Amino acid sequence: MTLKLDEFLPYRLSRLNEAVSNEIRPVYRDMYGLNRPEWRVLVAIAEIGPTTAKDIGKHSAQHKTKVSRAVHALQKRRWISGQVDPEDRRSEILTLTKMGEQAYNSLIHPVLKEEARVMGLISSADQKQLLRVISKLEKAMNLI
Amino acid sequence: MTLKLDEFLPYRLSRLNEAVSNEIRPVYRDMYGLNRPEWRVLVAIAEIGPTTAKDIGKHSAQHKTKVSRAVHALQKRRWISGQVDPEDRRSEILTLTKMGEQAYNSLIHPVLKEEARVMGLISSADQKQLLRVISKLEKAMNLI
DNA sequence: TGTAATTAGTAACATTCGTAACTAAATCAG
DNA sequence: CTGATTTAGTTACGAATGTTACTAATTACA
Repeated sequence: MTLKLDEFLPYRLSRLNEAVSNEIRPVYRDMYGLNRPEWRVLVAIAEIGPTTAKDIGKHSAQHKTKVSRAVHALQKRRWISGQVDPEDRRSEILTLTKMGEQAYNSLIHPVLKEEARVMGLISSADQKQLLRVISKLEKAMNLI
Repeated sequence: MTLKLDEFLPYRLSRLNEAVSNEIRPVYRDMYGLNRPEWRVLVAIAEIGPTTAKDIGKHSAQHKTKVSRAVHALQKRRWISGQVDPEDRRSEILTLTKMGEQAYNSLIHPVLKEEARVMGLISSADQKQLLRVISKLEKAMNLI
């Protein structure tokens, strides 16, 4: 009796994630020395706009201490700036600075190119299906 | 200009993986105090049969140092045993012991139950599509 | 109200991790 | 063959991580 591994989603997901992530990481690491949490926080802010550490953590499914450290690292680079949230003075609303935007803009093209190369390994219909089903599962799990 | 995050696979994959893995982890952690690499090495051996650290690493997309440590931890528990590979004396062929099999068998039912609960959040057709497309991408990336 | 419980974020600590360097065995090139 | 290169696996070490405990602010509720 086994798990029937090829039908066992968690293992498959973990493996694919690791492999895909390994293709993308060199881009932001070699260009700016960013690590994965920093890159993901940068993406989250750029994507969802000014927001708090809490929401970044929820959006990117990263532990709050990971987010906290990544936010500090990005603030030290002056890529993001924070202003106390008047609605909840424990939080800061985090925003990309001009520098942060520039860095982000310089990153997305090579990153998207790498992603296109990987995704290009399967058909366009398969790509769409993959994203569609992931969306469904994420919605069902309250991630989005 | 942004990545159009909902179409950016690496981010989506990472998020979903983290979330799914968080649902499964309590099972093997609470039952036996296993960590993720140990659990994944155990699964890999149970699934593909007696094999070497190298192949476990390839199969589970885990770094060789991670595999090395997980293998040693499982050997210390006497869940796996190793015998020098006569074809390549740098490697050991790793096998589940009786104890390892028993532990594995006691784990798969609750693990599969958890997985079924998560996967049950989407339709059966969607589940199949998800696994099918992941397989395609993994094949194209030479993971399997 | 005011007190208790919860929540956002930080910090300290021990654990885990990946990089780089290493050993020993296998393979390659001439 | 034999020296050079590659490969499987381990180890040492610095960096990254999660757990736990903490502070300060917010919310729940009696």
